[in-house]
Formats: sequence, C-alpha cells, structure tokens
Amino acid sequence: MAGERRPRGEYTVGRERRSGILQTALREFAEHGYHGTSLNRIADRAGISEAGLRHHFANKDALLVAVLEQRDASSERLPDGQEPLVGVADLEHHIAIVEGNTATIELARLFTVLTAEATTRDHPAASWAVDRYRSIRASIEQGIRGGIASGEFRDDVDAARVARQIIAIMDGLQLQWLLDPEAVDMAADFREYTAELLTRLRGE
Amino acid sequence: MAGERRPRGEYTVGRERRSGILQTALREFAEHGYHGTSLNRIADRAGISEAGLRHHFANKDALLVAVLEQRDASSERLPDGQEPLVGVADLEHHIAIVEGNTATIELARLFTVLTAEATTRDHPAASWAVDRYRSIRASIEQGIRGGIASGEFRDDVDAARVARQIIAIMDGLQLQWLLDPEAVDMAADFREYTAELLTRLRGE
DNA sequence: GTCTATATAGCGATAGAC
DNA sequence: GTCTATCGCTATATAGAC
Repeated sequence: MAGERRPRGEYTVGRERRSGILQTALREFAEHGYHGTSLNRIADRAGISEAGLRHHFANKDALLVAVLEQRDASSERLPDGQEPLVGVADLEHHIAIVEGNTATIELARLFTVLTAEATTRDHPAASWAVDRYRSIRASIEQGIRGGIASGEFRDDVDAARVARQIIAIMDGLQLQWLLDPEAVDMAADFREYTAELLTRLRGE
Repeated sequence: MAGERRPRGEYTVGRERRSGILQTALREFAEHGYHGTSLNRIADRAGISEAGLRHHFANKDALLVAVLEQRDASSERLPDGQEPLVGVADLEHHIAIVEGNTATIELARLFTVLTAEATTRDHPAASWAVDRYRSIRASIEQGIRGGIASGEFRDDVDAARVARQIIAIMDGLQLQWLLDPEAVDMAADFREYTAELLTRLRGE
C-alpha cells in the first residue's frame, strides 16, 4: 500500500473514466444481456472510442466480470464491523432488499438476465453465478441456524432447504415482476411469504 | 382445409425436415440463448445449408417463435377432453411436472434462459413470455379456486397470490438447479414446499 | 490515455441456378 | 426444396500516431 505517489488528479480522472464505463456497461448488459451487447455501443454511450474503452478493459469478458464483481462488492457487504443478522432480523433484512430492488429495476434485470444466461455453455459469467449462489445460500442458511440457536425458530427446521426456498421465491417473484410489473407486486408477495414462513419456523 | 392434394411423400419429408430443424434450433437456443445462437450453426448441425433453413423459416425471430410455440403446444396441453385439475390434484400434477423437468434439462434451460432474456428491450420472445406467464398464472389460480369451491381449501385463501408463489418457487428452484445440479434437488424441494403449502391451504 | 485506421471474422439476409 | 455465391453490416480485436 505504501510506495511512490502520483499526482492525485491523474488517479481521479482515471477512476472516474473507468467508473463511468462500468456504469454504462451495466446498463447495456442489463438491457440486452451479454451476447446482445457490443463494446462499440457501450463505448459510444460512455462517450469514448472503442479503442479507448479497451485501454481499461482488455476484452468483453473482462468488462462483464468487472461489472458483476463491482455490484457484488457494493450490494452484499455489511456495514463495517457489523455482526451478521440472524433469525427474524435476517428475514426482515431480506424484505428490505426486495423492496430496494423494486426501485432499481435495471440492477434487478442485470442479475436476472445474466444469472439465467450463465446456465448456458461457456458463458463468461458461469463461475461468477455458481459461486454467488453458493455464497448466498450459505449466508441465509447461517441466518436461519442463528435463529434456531437463539430459540426464535424450532430446532427441527432444515436450514439449508429453507435458504434455497427463500432464494427461489425472491428470484421467481422478481422474474414475474420484470415481465409484468403492473400485474405483480413482488415486495407485497414476498412480505406475505415471509409472514407465512415465520409462522412455520416458529412452530405450531 | 379441402382442395388439391399432393403426394403424401412430399408432405412427410417436408415435415420431418422442419421438425429436425426445430429440434436442433431448440438445443442451440437452450445452450446459447437467442443472441448467442447463429442460423449458420443451427443449419450446420441440422445437416442443411443456411439458405435451405431459410426456406422453412424466413428469419431468426420466426424460428425462435416456432420453437417456443411448438414446445408450449406439446407440453401444456391436457389430454383430450379432460377436465382441468383442481385443488390437491392440481398441486400433485405440478409435482409431476417438476419431476419431469429434471429429466429434460435442455428444455428446462430453454425456458429459463429465454424467459429471462425476454425481460430485456426488444427481445423477440417478449410477448411470448408475458402471455405465457399470464396464462400459467390464470390456470393455477383456477386450480386453487377449484380447491376452494370443492371445500378442499379454506375459503379465505388468496388464489392469485398463491398461484404467483407456486410459479416463483418452481422457477427459482429450477434456476438454482441448473446452476448447480449436484447441490440442489429441485424435485425434493418442491415436494416439501407443496406439503407445507397444503397444510396452509387446508387451514389450522 | 485516447484517438484513427484497419485486420479478420462472423452475422442475418437475398438472388438466382438446379 | 436445396444449393452456391454474395451482399452489407457489425462484431471483437490490434497497430500505431498523438
């Protein structure tokens, strides 16, 4: 982290350029998927030439991965030094996430489209998607286990299975909402699901 | 429907050709999505020239729509003259569908990938996907309503919401299964979900 | 760090012969 | 009904000037 310094201005300009490209690329990948997006188009909309864009990202795969990893880093990190949420608090936290997603439709579409694309052969986001889902499953499973340990939930609850179910509901409702926003209120539906789940987790 | 006849052989050859192309196209679209698939590739794998393929399907959009509509027609039709299933029987029917999907991973991927792609701008399958989901929602909602009418289910059940939830679980589990088949037993998870749902629908 | 120019390949689509 | 040939366009990617 130490070492020679460079004029601050250079860094700032470089980072802003890079970050602007990532922002534009996110929108394009979300609107057209990986194969449907061209570097030329991203470059145009970011106000740079295609060759200029390539100075920052060697190829299309690298740009996609950079977009996805940046979003993971910014959305899935807990505030510094905070204990992981467990039990009811974790479920309520997921309600807040779903409510937040209704306000960022572009980001929601990015994840929906690219995760589904990533189930196909040789997709550049394949390992990103698999790892991400394993990590999310483990995290929610821990939240459920924490609820069992604290006595909030029954001790015969299958935490791993409940975790898969929560994720499935979130993704499935989001898909229906993206297809037909007027017909599906995903936040309301998820809130209802959570209430039902809670009844079940707390026992008869 | 009446009018001049042609030698039977010609029809048969034509239909088999067409059907072979559709089969190959289905596999390619499932493996690479719409934008990731090229007509040239489909033609090669179907053992025909690209121009030959174009004799049967005028353009790429038409071919995709033909693939999707053929699969809808073959998978979502009830046996002739059969009454629609309602209540518990309809839920059990959906368990059978999910179990069937585990044996046809290619078809499952086709629907997952193309439905997600269809949430993007100007996708050729957009209206297919929206219409399909409206139709499935309505069909399951009717099944739930039938269960209420017959007294199997409580009469304060929100049939439309339950329908959205069932579809969400099916799609969400399928996505996790496609990404990580060893980690997710979607049929078992769906069976468990259905059992829990049934308890709730039948009341305290 | 950004540009113009260009290489190379693949795409969807059309025309016309057989 | 199927083919070869080809058009016009766009894609990713590279080289080298400023």
